[in-house]
Amino acid sequence: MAPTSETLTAERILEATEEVLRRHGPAKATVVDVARALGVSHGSVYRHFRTKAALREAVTKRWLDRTCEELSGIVIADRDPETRLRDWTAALFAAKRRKAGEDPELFATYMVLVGENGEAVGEHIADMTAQLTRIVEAGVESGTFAATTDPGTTARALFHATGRFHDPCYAREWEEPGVEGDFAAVLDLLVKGLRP
Amino acid sequence: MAPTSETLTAERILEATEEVLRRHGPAKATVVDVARALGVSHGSVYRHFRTKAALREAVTKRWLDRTCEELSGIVIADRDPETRLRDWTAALFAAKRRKAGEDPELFATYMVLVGENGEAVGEHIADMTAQLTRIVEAGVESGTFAATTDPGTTARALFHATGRFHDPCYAREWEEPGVEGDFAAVLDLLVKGLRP
DNA sequence: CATCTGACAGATTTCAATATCTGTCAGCTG
DNA sequence: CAGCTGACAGATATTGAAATCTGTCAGATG
Repeated sequence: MAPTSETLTAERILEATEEVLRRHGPAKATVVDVARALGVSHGSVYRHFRTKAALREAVTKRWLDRTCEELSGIVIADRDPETRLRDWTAALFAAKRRKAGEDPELFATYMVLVGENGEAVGEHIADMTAQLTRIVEAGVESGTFAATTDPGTTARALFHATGRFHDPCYAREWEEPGVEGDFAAVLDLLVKGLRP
Repeated sequence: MAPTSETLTAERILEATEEVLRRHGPAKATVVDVARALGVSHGSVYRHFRTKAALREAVTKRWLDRTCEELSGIVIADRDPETRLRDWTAALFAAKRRKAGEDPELFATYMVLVGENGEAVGEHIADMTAQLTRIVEAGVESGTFAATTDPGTTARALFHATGRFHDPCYAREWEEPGVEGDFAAVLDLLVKGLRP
């Protein structure tokens, strides 16, 4: 908002864009708005991001990466793989549910952005399953999990099977009574399926 | 289309409505169109369905029920429960994928209808999990499946965990390469989790 | 000379006037 | 008299003209 005299950086533009998206929503947030918020002309924004779509994609990636980093600690935690798997999955569910519940409008905004860039989402899913793969590998090495298929395939299966508890398209069902139980039932079934 | 002289029945109205939806899509299908297709005034349609929403809900239920009936044969098939579970899940996936692939526009139309009536969807999911519950019960009785939780809970868990392969919101990913493998991986994991 | 500005063309969105639709009901028809 | 019609009021959708936005670029600025 305040026309700061600092140099215009991609980082500052991204922050301003997030703010504009928060204020105006995904449909009405324009790059002219972003420029106005920064006190520059919109031409300057186009110096850092070739198109409006590229700007929105960058914002989306940042948001997705933040979620990813929140979970990375669990992957390398000093606990047995089964616990890490349970913790990671529960943390993913909890994080998504918190974000959707705390500020539904902002969450809806990011759901629109996510829908716009399938590519960024694909990368994010790859990052997430990579984290899961490391946990599965640890489990296979320690003998906690059976080694029937390769860890990457198993990780993808785990991610898909728990989709109902982290995929934004189910967000409206996360506050219904009984979700906790549904989540526990799915996770128990999967964990049992992993054991040798 | 042809103004038949047969008596106007709810059934005939539903058929005409499906046809109008197929032709015009969910956004532009009006009850005036339906009446025109039947060669009657729109007032007559309102004699059988109180509102446009009620008419659309009835069409939605009919469509959902047809899917349900397609699968009911597998539930009572003369095979071991594990095979029935695999067949049922695979048949559900195949049916959904075929419908989405054969006529994407019509499928999109029904996705809109389904989004309009959460209630009808809830009933449909209850019907589907009831079918799964019967398979799980058979498995528990014959000792093929462990009896760690009640069959209803397990059935819900199975339905949720396979959502990626029957929930319409994933329809666009059903034609990507590797889905077959993803499906097999999830199903294998779940089946292993069910065994005693 | 690197960065920024502002005017511009074409694309997209907004807005208000206009047309169509929904749902009702008094009366027509067979 | 049971079922249907068509006119009607209010709600919703369509349309086209005006406003705004996107993306570019020649020239200003420091």
